[in-house]
Amino acid sequence: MGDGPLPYTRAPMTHETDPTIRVRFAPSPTGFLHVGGTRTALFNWLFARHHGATFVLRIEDTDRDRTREEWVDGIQATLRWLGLDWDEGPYRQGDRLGRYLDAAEQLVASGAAYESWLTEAELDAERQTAKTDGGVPRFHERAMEIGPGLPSDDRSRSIWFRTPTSGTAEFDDVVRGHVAAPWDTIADFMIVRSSGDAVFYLANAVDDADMGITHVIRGEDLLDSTHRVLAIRAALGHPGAPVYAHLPLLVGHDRAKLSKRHGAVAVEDFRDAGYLPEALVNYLSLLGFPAPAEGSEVRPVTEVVTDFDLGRVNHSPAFFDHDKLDWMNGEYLRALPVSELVARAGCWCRSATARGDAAAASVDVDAPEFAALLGVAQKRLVTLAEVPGFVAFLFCDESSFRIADDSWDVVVATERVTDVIEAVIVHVETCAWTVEAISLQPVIAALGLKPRTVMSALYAVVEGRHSGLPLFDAMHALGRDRTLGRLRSARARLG
RNA sequence: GCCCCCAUCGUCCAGCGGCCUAGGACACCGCCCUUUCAAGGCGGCGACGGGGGUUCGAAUCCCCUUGGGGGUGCCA
Repeated sequence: MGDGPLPYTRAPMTHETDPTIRVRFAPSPTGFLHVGGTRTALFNWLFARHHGATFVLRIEDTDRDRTREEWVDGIQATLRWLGLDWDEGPYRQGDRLGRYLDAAEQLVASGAAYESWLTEAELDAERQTAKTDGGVPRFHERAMEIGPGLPSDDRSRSIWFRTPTSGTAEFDDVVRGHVAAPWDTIADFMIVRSSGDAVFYLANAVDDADMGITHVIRGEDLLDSTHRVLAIRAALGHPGAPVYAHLPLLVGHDRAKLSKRHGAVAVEDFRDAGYLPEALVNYLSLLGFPAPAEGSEVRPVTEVVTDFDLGRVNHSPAFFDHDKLDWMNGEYLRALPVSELVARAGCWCRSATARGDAAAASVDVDAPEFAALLGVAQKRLVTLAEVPGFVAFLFCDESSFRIADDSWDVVVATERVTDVIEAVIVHVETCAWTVEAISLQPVIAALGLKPRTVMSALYAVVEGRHSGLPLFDAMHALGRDRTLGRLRSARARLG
């Protein structure tokens, strides 16, 4: 294909509702769904919902060795947890091998592809030669020397697509604009493995055509592969092509493509760490897509759907910033009605218990005190995972209650601490048992002290750590007897 | 090596030739509020990688350069 009119150019896309639009998210089930893939899924979903289009889920499991059913299930569960519902699928490429093989044979018959019995060592040698010559590997000639026909030794057959040796590979990308590369820089590539399985390029081309995909929205790491997929599609005789939109990559601290080695990137890890799905979705929607000029970055996904426009997607890679995600999660936690927060936190604690989290296991999420404490814990939470730490002082029997060492140090270092504790004991013995009546400011003032100089010690004595939930709420939840017990035992420990 | 993509505060975005002495958010720092810690309020620090053009005028357009990333796999 030479110069001239762009073979894959499409009309500008519409932003009106169009039910004929079909997009797909096509993850490879070789691991947990991670945040990069999730951002791709999200943008496909946003685009689909914005246009009233169909969102297809397709599992690209052409690599049998690395595919595991638990990943296939896990990816779907994670998408559901995030609220990214799909309209069709999941289709499995593993179920469609026959289609790919038929297509491959068609390509061989037409001369667009060729069969090869070359060994990996021979392929490597060809690549080395090509590199030395400053060119790109073409295996056809060598392949013909060995084949066609079944050789006598233990060679096995693979099928290769023969790329053009001149002309320009090109297409128009909604976010990148016109993308072009000389064909003589693109090597022949395998479309059917010696195992008989289809390779990504082939399966991708066939499926997008068969499934009537109109818009392909995916990561920029797939940008170069587009030329190959489009070439297969053209050679197969499929008219037209989808509109392509390549999203900027998500990167880690080193600006390299986000991956496992950058730490927790699996969405399930974020769920287990106490992040809310709506916060994660909201945060991800900010990476590569602008927030409204006026108004908040924190907004319901329905608003993002209304706003969404592929043409406004950014071009440059985005750093996945855990700090900003933390802030976002806190925003969502604070915005929750307390009853909802109690439900979510309770749910999180129960699932944490199943994972063997002792701190979460000790929390009685049905206790009325739990709900009362969450009301004051709410604006202090960054994640649900911090809940057990805040309420642990309440859900332990007195014999196992412990004051953290560094917090006891604070107690010991506090000015006139025994006077303070004794005065507080006297007050607690007799005051009315309401949060307001427990208030200790008058007690401390009566000693001629400023609250801020002694409060930390009291937090430590009652809650086990010198910084925690508001003390009077904590004491109220604990009850008069347990509170007195802790105050007296601290007094005794001080000697 | 070759091909492709990208380039505004530390980070994520705004800016699409004059409204820019470059705006917002996160982070950071300070102050206020305050029973600790938070939350909240107020303020501060902080960027157009470099060089050429084009233009009356460039963060915005073009070229080069530098830097970063991606691809080049019997991974997708």
